[in-house]
Amino acid sequence: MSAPAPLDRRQRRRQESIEQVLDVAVDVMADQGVGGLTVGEVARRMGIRPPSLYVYFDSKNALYDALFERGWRELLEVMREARGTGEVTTELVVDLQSSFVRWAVGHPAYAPLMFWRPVPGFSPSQRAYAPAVELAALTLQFLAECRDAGLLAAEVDLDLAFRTLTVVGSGVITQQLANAPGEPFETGTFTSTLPDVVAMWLAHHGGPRLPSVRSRRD
Amino acid sequence: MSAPAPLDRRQRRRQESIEQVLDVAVDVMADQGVGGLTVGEVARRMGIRPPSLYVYFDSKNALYDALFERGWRELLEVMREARGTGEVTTELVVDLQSSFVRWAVGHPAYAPLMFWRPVPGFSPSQRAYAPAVELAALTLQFLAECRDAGLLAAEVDLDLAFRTLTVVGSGVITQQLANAPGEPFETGTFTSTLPDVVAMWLAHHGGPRLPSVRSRRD
DNA sequence: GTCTATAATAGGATAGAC
DNA sequence: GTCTATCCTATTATAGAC
Repeated sequence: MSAPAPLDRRQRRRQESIEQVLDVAVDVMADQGVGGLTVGEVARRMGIRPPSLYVYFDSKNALYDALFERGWRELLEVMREARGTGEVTTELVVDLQSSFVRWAVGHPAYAPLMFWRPVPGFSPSQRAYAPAVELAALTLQFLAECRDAGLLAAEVDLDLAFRTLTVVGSGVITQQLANAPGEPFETGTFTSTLPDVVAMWLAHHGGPRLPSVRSRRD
Repeated sequence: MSAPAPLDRRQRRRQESIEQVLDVAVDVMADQGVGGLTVGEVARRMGIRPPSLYVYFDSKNALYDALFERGWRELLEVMREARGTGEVTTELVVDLQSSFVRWAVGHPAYAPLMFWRPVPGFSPSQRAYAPAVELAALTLQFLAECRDAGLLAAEVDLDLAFRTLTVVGSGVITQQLANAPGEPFETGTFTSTLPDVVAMWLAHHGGPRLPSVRSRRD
């Protein structure tokens, strides 16, 4: 529409401002809970007036939407790195699920917004959902690789395996955040069950005679 | 202190009024979400003014507290009935976990308050927690019976088994309520994985050579 | 882009009459 | 126990000056 160079600079500055707002909003959620986020508090911490925030976000729910998207995008990136490019192994499955849960319990400001539905009027837009959908697709693809590598049974129901995997993951996250929120990942009352729940998942969907974690007894 | 008879009647009437308020509050939460509960809306639906509610509840959080306690008390009762007095069997384990999850997804107004932490300033009182603690004790006792009956391994870590059981239960509930809230229990995307997750739990904590659900293959 | 000012509303909670 | 009246605070959001 007009000269591109200055527009780009403006847009970059604008994007930086938006990121600043999101940073502060995360701080507020960490202190007051996801439902305790208010435009006024964000503005107060930034040293500006509430109306100024409406330059960047049309509404409070648009702010939640951006936070939802940002959280999933960060988690997606973490999971990409954790996946790496190596061969699939049992240890990698445990590592990936651990990375997932570790990020979630380590980000109690994001996690409730991403995994629960704590905000009455808010539901994420398709755009905000995109990284979550992408992570789901990556995970499903990973599960297929697990099957091809013999880690999962040849006749495994990949969709079912995916759902049960998300069930145990969100179960650990939910129990830890709801019942023992202060505890670190390494020593959490519920995060410490991760080796067991992943082992039981692997044993259930795995090949018929693969040795399970507790198969060697007395 | 004074004449017992009229006081009892007054207290009974008061208790009835309190239950009425709770009924309406549950309706509001069902419509607006747990975080969408407001004193004004409850009063409006009851045809009274907000100040009148403060006769029964000192604060909004006291209302949440009563709702939290009521939810766990109802669930505790459901679980008692589901347990019955019969012998422990694999089928009973599945039935009990199904009852638990069925109640939760069937009461989306209560469940987020009970299993998540959606309300910023609120944390349940010891009194409100009591039925949840009692259900936990009952469950732990049930798991011991399962061990004694040979359903679980003799050397099973009961506390670990309890935590993994709650993990898979809250996982199913959370995934179902957060991602597919409208679906009924019987055909839910995530509730339908219950037979699998209970089977994997049983296989993991069960005796070494007990036949698992999918051990008979081709 | 940020401000002042203000709307318009709603929130929880209390005092005191009836 | 319920009401009216009110408080105080906070909310999201908009209009218009700078």
